Amino acid sequence: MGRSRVQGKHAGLTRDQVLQAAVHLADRDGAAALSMRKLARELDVEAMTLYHHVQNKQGLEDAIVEYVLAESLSPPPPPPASWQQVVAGHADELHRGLAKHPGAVPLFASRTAITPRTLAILEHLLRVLRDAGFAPRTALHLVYAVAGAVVGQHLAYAGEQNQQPADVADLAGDDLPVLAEALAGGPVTMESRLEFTLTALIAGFETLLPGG
Amino acid sequence: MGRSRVQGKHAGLTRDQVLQAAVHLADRDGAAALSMRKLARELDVEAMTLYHHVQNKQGLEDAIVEYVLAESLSPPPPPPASWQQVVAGHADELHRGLAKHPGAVPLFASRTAITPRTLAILEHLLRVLRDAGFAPRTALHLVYAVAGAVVGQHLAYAGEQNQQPADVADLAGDDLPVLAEALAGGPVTMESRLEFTLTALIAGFETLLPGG
DNA sequence: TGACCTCACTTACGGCGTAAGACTAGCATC
DNA sequence: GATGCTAGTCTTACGCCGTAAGTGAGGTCA
Repeated sequence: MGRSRVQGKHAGLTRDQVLQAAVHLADRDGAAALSMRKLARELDVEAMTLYHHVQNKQGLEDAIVEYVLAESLSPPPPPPASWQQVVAGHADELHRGLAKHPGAVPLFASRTAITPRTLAILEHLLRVLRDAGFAPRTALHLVYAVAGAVVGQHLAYAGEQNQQPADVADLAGDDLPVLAEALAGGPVTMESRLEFTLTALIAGFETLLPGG
Repeated sequence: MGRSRVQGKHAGLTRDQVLQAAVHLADRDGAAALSMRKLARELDVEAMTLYHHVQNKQGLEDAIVEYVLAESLSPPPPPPASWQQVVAGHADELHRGLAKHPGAVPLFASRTAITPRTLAILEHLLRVLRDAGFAPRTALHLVYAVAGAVVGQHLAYAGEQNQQPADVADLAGDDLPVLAEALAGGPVTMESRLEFTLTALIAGFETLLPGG
């Protein structure tokens, strides 16, 4: 009694509102700080209410991952393009989606989103790669490698942000001359790391092509 | 009162015992199931006692990561070898270490171990790569890419294990013919994925060499 | 002897996820 | 209108969690 809200019993909370608020909360405070109670408070509702829109907390986290992916990955291939461009474009979409919701990144570490939508996108990528000459299984490996690299770099970057800013460059000092030299040009950004990794991966894939 | 243990006040618990038990617990029940209280119970001790040997829970997790790395990574380069062999060997050590403690894998997602030991190993790798013709910064990118790939594949694999065994191969059916074909040869193992990724990465690095 | 240090224990607080169940509004049916 | 059903919400409660704060027993050394 005495809630500030309308207290009408059917407030008309929808699953979409719940998801949107959850993504927002994760973006703001990080995935680790996401709790059912806090999310409910945000929506001016009791915690247990959320369980009508979401199976449990893991279900909520799954839904966040799907939400972020759905927001980022575009299903159709617009113009004819080289497989390199298609793969790089896919990686870039994924990268941008994660960059948009950095708080949700840890959720990607422990789950694989298997939805009709993601499967359709996967199938499309596989088709492009097969048409380019890759065996289907090799193509699957390739897609996994690219997705893993993108998520992995984001994860690593997020982890570093949470760490003491004890500048590694200082530690490097005289004992670690090559490391010091490598860091001389300023800290390594995630973007540059990701770009390097993807460039190397794609170049490596080219050498694996039967005719290459 | 009335504990079953000796109840002598100084039981002689050491940090090493704590760490070993923590790694064991993580291996058995997974990192998510690791709690100060459970760990204390395992050691027949009260939870707060652990705080004499470890700063807090995050400190414990950091220590586990260091422990696993220290157990796995060998610092010296034994015989002269190609940079490709050195890099592949390093990746293999890391892979084996993670495979030995799968429960600890999630802890690697959110932190970068910066210890004198790991820095020394990093320096060594950078030196080998620089001597092979890579610019120091490129070499650093390269090491990050490899480490990220190994940890990423383990993470992805661990995530899949926790998921419904809804056989993707079944879902693939007729709508996703290329995916079905890719999965026809049985499920993709982590080993094969990792090997593929590393092969591609190293092949890609070769193309980035000034003289290559 | 007594001061001090180290290690372990006790108690307590505020959080968490969620099982079980009670209440209520709206709707379909008679 | 009365009845009963359903779905959305709230209440209560349980057993976890990390850890701050305080207590006290043994050992060490002046």
